[in-house]
Amino acid sequence: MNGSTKDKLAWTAAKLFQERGYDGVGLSDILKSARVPKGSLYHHFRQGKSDLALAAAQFASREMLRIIDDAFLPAKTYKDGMTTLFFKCAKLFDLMGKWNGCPVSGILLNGAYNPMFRETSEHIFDSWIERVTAHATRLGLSENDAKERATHLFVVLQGGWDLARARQNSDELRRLPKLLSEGL
Amino acid sequence: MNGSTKDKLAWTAAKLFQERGYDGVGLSDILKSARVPKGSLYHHFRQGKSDLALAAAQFASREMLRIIDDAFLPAKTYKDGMTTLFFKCAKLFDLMGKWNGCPVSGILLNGAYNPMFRETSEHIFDSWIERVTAHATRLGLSENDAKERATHLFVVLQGGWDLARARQNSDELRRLPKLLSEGL
Amino acid sequence: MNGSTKDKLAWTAAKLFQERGYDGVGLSDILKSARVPKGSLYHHFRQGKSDLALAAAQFASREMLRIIDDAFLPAKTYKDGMTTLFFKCAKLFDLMGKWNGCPVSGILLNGAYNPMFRETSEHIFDSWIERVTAHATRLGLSENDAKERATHLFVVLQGGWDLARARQNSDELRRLPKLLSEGL
Amino acid sequence: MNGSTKDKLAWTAAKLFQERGYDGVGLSDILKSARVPKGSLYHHFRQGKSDLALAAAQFASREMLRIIDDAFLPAKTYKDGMTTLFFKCAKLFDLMGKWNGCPVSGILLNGAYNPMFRETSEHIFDSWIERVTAHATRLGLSENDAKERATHLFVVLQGGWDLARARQNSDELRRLPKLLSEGL
DNA sequence: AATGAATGAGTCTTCATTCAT
DNA sequence: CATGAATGAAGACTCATTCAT
Repeated sequence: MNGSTKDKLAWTAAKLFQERGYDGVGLSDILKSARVPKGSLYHHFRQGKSDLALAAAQFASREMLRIIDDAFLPAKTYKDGMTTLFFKCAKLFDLMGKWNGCPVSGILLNGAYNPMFRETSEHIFDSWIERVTAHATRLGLSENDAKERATHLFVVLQGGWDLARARQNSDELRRLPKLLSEGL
Repeated sequence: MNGSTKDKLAWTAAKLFQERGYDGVGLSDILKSARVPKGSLYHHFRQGKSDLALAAAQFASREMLRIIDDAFLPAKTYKDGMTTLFFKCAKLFDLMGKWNGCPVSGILLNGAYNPMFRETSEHIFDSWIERVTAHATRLGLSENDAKERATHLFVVLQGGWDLARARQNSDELRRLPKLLSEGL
Repeated sequence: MNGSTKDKLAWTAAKLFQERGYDGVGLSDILKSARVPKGSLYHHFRQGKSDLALAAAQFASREMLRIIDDAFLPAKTYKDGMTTLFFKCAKLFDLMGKWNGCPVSGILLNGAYNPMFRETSEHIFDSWIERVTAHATRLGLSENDAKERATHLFVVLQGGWDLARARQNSDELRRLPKLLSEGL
Repeated sequence: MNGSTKDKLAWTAAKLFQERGYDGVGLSDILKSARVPKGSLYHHFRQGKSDLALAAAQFASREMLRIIDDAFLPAKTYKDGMTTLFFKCAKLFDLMGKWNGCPVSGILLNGAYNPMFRETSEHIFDSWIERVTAHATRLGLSENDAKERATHLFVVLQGGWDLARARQNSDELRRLPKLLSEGL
């Protein structure tokens, strides 16, 4: 089936790009890892590697949106949802191998001086912030407050992930909700 | 002069790695940009690209430590120093080209599954956090508080830089001190 | 056609390795001589030069087995076959250029501290000795005698070729059958 | 002392060339193994690698002549001397590492399409054969017989060494005297 | 006499992509 | 749709040699 092959490629690419970055992964690595023959790629992604990278980033983004929802939907307060999100990410960090960074950064920012990559990363990051904003509003925060907190959450999650990666220790991520909710 | 060639290579490499990541930059790019002939590199960096990357990261780290000092030394309070630091980074972001990310992440985390890279990035990040901690202590914070705030500063700066990069807008960085000092 | 390109590479490589040894021949020499573009090689020989060398050695070995058969099949006695073989080799030496050595030695023994190379050369040499042994048996020698003579033939041919190469004179090879059949 | 450094280089080069051939050994390998600084080489061997190779071959040749003398001087008959020589070579083979081939072939024949190399190898091989011839004459053989046997000895030793190398087993060398003295 | 920095052509290999089937 | 062969530019790295000190 077509969709299956295409999805498998995007999913595999996302996983590998996350570990080693856009330029650190060769098409042959992806093909081998996905067990897809060489010639197939260009049927599904006509522009080749860049198309695949965009698809992989969208794939990872959908995953992230799902995680955000899973964290916030059952939450009674913003603080609860936010905390759960960090713990979920920490768990993900441990499961996925401690070399992994933010998939979108790894795919779209690191690697390739490509305007479309940058724009897409901006849209994706905004969609994450908007999703958190929506949950925050739903949980009672004012629109301005919600947006500010969502942005901050994004920033801290992103930076915390880097530190966790450098230290190979997801505890960094688990410590951040406390700081976020109490301020400095 | 020897030091000159070696330093020029490290400096050039740092600049390019910051823009396009470790794997995104070829040795030939660095050599061309530094106007150094091909064979010279391996005199100064016997292990080649990886050695050069470590030197480049150390180079960038010293620069960062200098910026931290420049921000905190004249400051009367921790809040002042922290705010200045973010503004300095925002200015740097504008000057250096908006494609630039954290040099150490770009060099040592993105790119190459290399244990020594990871360890070095950890040490470098720790040295930044320690330097900020020292300034915070000097400015009157308790040791525990100082360390916590320094870590948070690092995390927010790192994440903020990513967002700024995605948005191609350094204002993100300038907005963060307010959030940091007031809490959420 | 696939087989054509692959065979052309193996054949060309065998020829060049024979003249200048494994390490003395660059891939670019082979590619240029075979008029095959650079990227093609790794389709046919995924491990690159070492794979190509193994294929070239096997190629040369098949050629040698054919020469052995050509010499012994029409022979009435072992001595006749052996003598014909040395004369055929002398002729080959003259035809192929007097710089040529034993292809298998030049490819697999000289060059590269590679266990698989050594093992392959052993198997190949054994296959030559076995083939001569079979002919000798067929021509009436006892099994033990046949094997001993075949080994000696191999040794003398190998050493004689070296001397011929040093002297640039195939007569050395033509003198050896007399010595071999009469003893010392 | 000058001679010491020069000899050390020649000796080290001979050892390495014997294992991996002229083209298989880099100048840096030799320099590192001999613990001689890079710039020194061209004082002692003005033409660089080729000069060094010639010196290394002469060095190895003198060693071989010494071994021939050691084998034949105490011998009562040609057969005794010849047998001792093969056993000495077998022992040498075991001591030096089973990857080693004939030093002169490895240096001067394999490697470099160089007329002077070829000529030198011819002279060296001739000098070995002449030395054996002299011993044979001294031990009572006629001049013609002596020369023929010496040549045959050379050929069988050379070929036997190759087989021993392929099989990683010096017994091949120890079996040859019997074949040589009894004929086939 | 001795040295280590400098050099650029050379090494083998992998890259992303196109093409004919 | 699917495929594996073909492609040559680019990848990192090593080479033997020269030169100023």
